[in-house]
Amino acid sequence: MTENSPKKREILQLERYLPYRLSTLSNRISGLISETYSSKFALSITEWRIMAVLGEYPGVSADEVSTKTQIEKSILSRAISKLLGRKLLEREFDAEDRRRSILTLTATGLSVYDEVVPVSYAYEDALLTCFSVAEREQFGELIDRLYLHAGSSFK
Amino acid sequence: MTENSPKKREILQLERYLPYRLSTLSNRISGLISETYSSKFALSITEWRIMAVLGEYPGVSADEVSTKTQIEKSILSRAISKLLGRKLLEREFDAEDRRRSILTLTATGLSVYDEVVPVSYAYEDALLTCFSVAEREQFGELIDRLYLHAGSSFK
DNA sequence: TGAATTTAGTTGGTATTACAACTATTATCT
DNA sequence: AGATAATAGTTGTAATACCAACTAAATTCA
Repeated sequence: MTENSPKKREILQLERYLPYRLSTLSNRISGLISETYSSKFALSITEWRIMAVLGEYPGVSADEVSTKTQIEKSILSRAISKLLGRKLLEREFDAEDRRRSILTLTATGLSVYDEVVPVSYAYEDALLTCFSVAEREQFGELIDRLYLHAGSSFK
Repeated sequence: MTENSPKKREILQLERYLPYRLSTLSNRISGLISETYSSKFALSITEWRIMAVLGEYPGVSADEVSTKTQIEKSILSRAISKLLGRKLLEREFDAEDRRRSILTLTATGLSVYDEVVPVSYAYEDALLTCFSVAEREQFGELIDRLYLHAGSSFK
């Protein structure tokens, strides 16, 4: 008697597949918070990330923002234009190296920043209530390790 | 003596912020594997996810694929058209309910599927080499819990 | 010095994505 | 049955993203 499908097919269980689960998790989390950024502050995630970097490191260049945030430079350029137009950011150019931009939050930008920061932290806290303190630490450690591992061994 | 900035500004450390870290981790991981899907099989992640669902659940409708994968229905519709055009998928419509599509992988689709599945698993394994067996399990558990928590409490 | 290379940032074209309006079919309600 | 609502899928459009080409400035090196 002849067997119809002699090779057993190997099945991929998408819902158990780690890259997929990470992606849907990240999308869900980003989607939730980006709704708040957008509706309350008229900021996209990208725009907020730029502002966050400038809040932490005033005076950095667009290029430094790009390396810190992984935002691609053309996206960054347009986002910065938009934020400049809204007067949330200010830009000078370095006198020593006139290619290099020097970005800072304006007073308005800072006041928006001061509003967004607590909202961001509150959201993070709310997320993490499903973990114990030890689990939070463990989770953070595992994420960081995986991030480094994915960056080093694969490219 | 008057203090210049009476309120201490609360700073957000982006690189320590969990939603951000998850997002960059997921982007890095997806980016790496999507390059392989694209270069070796001419598939986008979205297209591959659709095929993966059909490999696991032959005969489901587009709508079911959408709920399983979180792929938005218009994106799904166009991706399915493309896959139909490449004859990786076949589509019928349910005789009982003629709105409902019935999607299956063609023989060609299955042969592609059989090639991609081991590559996907190999990639996942390579990623997880930075974890012990116990850590893998723990990580998976934490991810799932966080996913459910983010879905239930926040929307 | 000055030609070639590198770096910072901008711009253009194209592909993806998200959202909303639309069509066709089925289910519900009176 | 007939009107109304719900569901499956498609299409239009606008926002966003990615990639590559480009400009301007600075650096390297011969």
